[in-house]
Amino acid sequence: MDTTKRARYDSYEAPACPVEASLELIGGKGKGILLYHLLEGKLRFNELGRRTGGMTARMLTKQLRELEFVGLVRRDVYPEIPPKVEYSLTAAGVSLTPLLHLLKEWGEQHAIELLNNLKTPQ
Amino acid sequence: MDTTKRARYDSYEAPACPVEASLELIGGKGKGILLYHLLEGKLRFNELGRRTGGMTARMLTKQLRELEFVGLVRRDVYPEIPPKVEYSLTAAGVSLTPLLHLLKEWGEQHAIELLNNLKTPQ
DNA sequence: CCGGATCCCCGATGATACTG
DNA sequence: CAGTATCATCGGGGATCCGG
Repeated sequence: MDTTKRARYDSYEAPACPVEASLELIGGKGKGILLYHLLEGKLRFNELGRRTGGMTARMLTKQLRELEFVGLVRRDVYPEIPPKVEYSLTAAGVSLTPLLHLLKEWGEQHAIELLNNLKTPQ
Repeated sequence: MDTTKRARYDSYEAPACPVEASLELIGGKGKGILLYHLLEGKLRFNELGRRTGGMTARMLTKQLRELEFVGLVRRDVYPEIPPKVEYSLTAAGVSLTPLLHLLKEWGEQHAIELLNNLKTPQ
């Protein structure tokens, strides 16, 4: 069974608000970086791991499986020794391009600063 | 103390990736809808509650406090009987306008459909 | 009207070890 | 290389009741 993929979407009610629906799909932990790096093209599992720094293999697998399950990411397995698995964006995933760029831009211009100022409040 | 506001930001390490930083700020449960409705202008607590449907008062308070704490939302209290509290966007909050509209657009065009197709897979 | 305080459960996540 | 299995933890979030 593919309960691993479904996991967090079992007995799940889609939000009526489109803004929430979008955030539901791309807002998971680490999904932002993963999608952003996949804009470059196909990437292998460990390569994605390297680019996301502190993500454990377990989390990496989980987030990628969820992205695959909702239809934003494609997973291609090459039955070789050693194994080779490539991840890439589906058409729906590619349609995220402007959104991901805007998220990056706003992050650079506002988010990073807002988060850093939390340490020295008032 | 304002530990209530800080809560989820205590012992918190800001993400290096700007995309993740943005999602960290606006990706919380219900934050998307809240920010989106606040684009219209000042709104009172119960009015926000009505617009967000299934959100409990507790969650509403929590999310609004976090948005206030990071500097995206301003909270104005009018010491009256009965109490009156108005929420509005700060300058940083207003700077989210294009991002929120894009999130809504992508949600309408892709996210809603992707989420609905999860019920009838394969 | 706008919350605060408490109790409590369960899923999300980390650490670690193992495998085809 | 690309994961899986298992254990343990921890905090998010619902339910409920209380207060100015």
